[in-house]
Amino acid sequence: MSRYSAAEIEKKWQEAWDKAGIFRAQRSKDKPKYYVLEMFPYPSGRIHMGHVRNYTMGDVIARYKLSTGHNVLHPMGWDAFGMPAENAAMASGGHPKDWTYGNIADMRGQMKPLGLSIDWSREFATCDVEYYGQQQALFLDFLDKGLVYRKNAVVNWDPVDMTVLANEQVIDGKGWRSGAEVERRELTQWFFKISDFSEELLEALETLDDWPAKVRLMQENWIGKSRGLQFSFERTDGGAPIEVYTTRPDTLLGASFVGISPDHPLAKELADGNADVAAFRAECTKGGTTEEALEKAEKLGLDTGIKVRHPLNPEWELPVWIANFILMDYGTGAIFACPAHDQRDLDFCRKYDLPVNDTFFAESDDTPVANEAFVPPKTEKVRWVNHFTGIDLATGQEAIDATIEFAEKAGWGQGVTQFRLRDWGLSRQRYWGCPIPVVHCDACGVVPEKKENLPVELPYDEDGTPIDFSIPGNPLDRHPSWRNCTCPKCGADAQRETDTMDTFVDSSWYFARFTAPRAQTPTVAEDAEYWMNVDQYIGGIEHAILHLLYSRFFARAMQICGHLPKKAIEPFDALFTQGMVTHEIYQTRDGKGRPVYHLPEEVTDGKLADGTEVEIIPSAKMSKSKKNVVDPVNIIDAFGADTARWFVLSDSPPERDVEWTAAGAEATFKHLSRVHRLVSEIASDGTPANEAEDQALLREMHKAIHDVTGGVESFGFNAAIAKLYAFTNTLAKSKAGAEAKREAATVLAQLMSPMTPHLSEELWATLGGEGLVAQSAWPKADEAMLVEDTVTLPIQVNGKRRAEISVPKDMDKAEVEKIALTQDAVQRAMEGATPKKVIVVPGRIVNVVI
RNA sequence: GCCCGCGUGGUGGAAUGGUAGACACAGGAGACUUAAAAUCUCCAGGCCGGAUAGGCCGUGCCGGUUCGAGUCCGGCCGCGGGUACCA
Repeated sequence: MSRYSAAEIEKKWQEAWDKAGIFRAQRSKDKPKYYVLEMFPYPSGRIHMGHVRNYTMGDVIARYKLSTGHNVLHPMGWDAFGMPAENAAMASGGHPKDWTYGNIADMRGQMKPLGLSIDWSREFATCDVEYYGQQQALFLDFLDKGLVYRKNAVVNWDPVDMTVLANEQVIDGKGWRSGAEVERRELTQWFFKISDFSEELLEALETLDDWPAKVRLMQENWIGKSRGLQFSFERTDGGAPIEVYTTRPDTLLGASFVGISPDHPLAKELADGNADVAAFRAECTKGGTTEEALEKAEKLGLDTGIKVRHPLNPEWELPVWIANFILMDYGTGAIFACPAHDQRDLDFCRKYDLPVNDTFFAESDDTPVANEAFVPPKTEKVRWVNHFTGIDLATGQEAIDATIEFAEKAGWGQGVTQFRLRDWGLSRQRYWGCPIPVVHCDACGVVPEKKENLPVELPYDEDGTPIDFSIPGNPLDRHPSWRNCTCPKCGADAQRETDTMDTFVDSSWYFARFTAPRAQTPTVAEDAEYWMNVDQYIGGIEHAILHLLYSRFFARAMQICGHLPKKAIEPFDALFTQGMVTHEIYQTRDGKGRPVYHLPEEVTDGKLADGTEVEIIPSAKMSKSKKNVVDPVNIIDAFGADTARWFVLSDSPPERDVEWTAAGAEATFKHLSRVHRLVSEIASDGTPANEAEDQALLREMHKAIHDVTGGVESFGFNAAIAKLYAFTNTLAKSKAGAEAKREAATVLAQLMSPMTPHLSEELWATLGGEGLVAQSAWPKADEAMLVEDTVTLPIQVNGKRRAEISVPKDMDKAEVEKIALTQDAVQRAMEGATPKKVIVVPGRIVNVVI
């Protein structure tokens, strides 16, 4: 056999798989089904190492399941709507559609050589009109069931470009293109009623046993269930009472002022006749809409002059302030502030010289709060100054419960459960997305498009002229021939909704669509029933909250509308979150001081080709916008797909981030070449059998089966590969007879096949295996071969290793102890002392305590 | 700011609470070769030591639980992800 030529081998076996059609998924009752799915890619134009890592992991699972007798569904598609396509059109002309489909073709071309076991017949892109038309049908069904509604919400507004900006387009509070200070502005937008499902989405987290605990915890915190007290402050001027919600009613006696959001109805009302309030509200609209920006912004307040009465003491009057850190979206948009026990309130009160009233003290310290708030712990007893008994020892939780109970009995407040989770705003003022299928009619108002008129297709050009993306704003707004339509209800002249859907909508049901990708309805009952749920979902940890939560909501909403079976209420049975591939970021500045990024391949020794020094920003998630991406195609071209696949799985544990460095791929190639050579030699070997050597090799073989199987099943791909290295070394050095070696080599080919499918086919064929290794049955470890007769036990003295002994596996404790104590090194370490205790953990360790 | 992770040799990393550093990369020494490449063999956490004798130190920092902690708990520091319009 000639030397290892990846290019030749890979082409040959990919053709063989294609011809045999072994990755085509079809419903069948003969085998258990297995649906493995990796989060589909955004078609940026080039695949990167993160993709290779993600899809190789999925492929290992898919191929493993295939060889354990499963009917596997392993599809691939494209998350194809989104901003980058419009940005590209803005930057260099062209059309988002052409750019996107061009990128899909390029990326498919880069992915195919990886030899993934994908059923490409099911491929689709979310920007295919066949897909988004079905999404519009879903939207109409949701609307019908009351799962979608309209309300006002704030967006980032660029006052120069007169356009809405995504959070990513707001840099240091300024518009990315205009450089203008961004403002917050209200628009009427469409929302999904995900908050109706808060409780259920929270409770069902407990059923997701095969999800990472950290993801469940993040979702739990995101949904943010809290129990608190809702009550009203009476105004001294007789105006409408101010309703507040607090999770710490126990600190009510520490109240210092009542705060309302700048967007609170009262603040709006006051602004009408008061220039100061109006100016303050305007000041509060500065900056972007992200929670991070709001939380980190300087805390600003304005005294309205209004006073309210404390509910526990009507004589006690508190001022009402407007404060920029109070969100209208959470609770009632109004709070009472307790500076002594909340750091943010304390900072605010110190700044504006408002009183600080202590109402909790640590048990052994009654110093009043100075510059650091004392947050009463919920589970530890502290001294509580309260309205009922004066001073009491109570935990924070007891104090909260007692106050709620008191307020309810007295009738001035009630316990209320609140969620942090907000409804999902899906409106985007952009072109490249799924049009929201509704029409605005002067007579009928907002009217859903009729299903028979779907799809509402995006216009490609404007009466023959390609759409111009160089002007800021949504091109659909200035496209009269698309926008003008007739009302589906009354037939009068009307206008289409020009907002498109958030791209998260597209990715919230694609997993269901894969079960019947060409259907004339969103899903087909038999296919969804057969293939759902996704047995193993794999993707980046960066999707821990939004995408996964939205998908969980969609599964419920689709079920309500009859598009998914009941069992699919949680669509992903098992989730694995892979770490990200990170890389340093190389940055320079343009004339206006704005950052300009450079690809790693453009940078040598910290300098660009023209000698300009670049600023090196520490490793972060590879992203196209930061240009810190490495192209895997180079590795595939140089060494082949199997090398890229093996390399990307070895070394790093899959859940951890890996920093990409170029070195190392060549070493992987050398190893695979070595396996290739070794197997060729074994295939033509004629060494006679040797009982002891054969047994030793086969014993190692069964250990390898055991360890590699365990590794593949538990996403320990790096550990599985380490074992394969070790087993290869054992096989190479073995003096066993040819027959045993061939058996071991055949198993090696099988164990490697999920990672290096092409090479494994070649080895399998060389060794005379029948059919394809991809279709061979996964080897089983013989338990009896895994047990060792003797074990090596380390002997510790006071926890320090001093000696080791080799003893029969099941020697009794007393005997082990006796042998351990007679060891020279142990005697020396004991320095003549008598052991107080000897701990013998059978098969593990001996610890002598003196 | 808040929520969630992560931190182990020169490097990637291994280690059900039980011998820290498996496996590999880079490195060093050697064999083969006219030579190189390729391949093969051996060495390798740090410090003391001639040592493959023995000893001390060592898993970001400080403390705790335990016979025993990289692993569990508390508090810090650093880095990363998310933060609702990047996908």
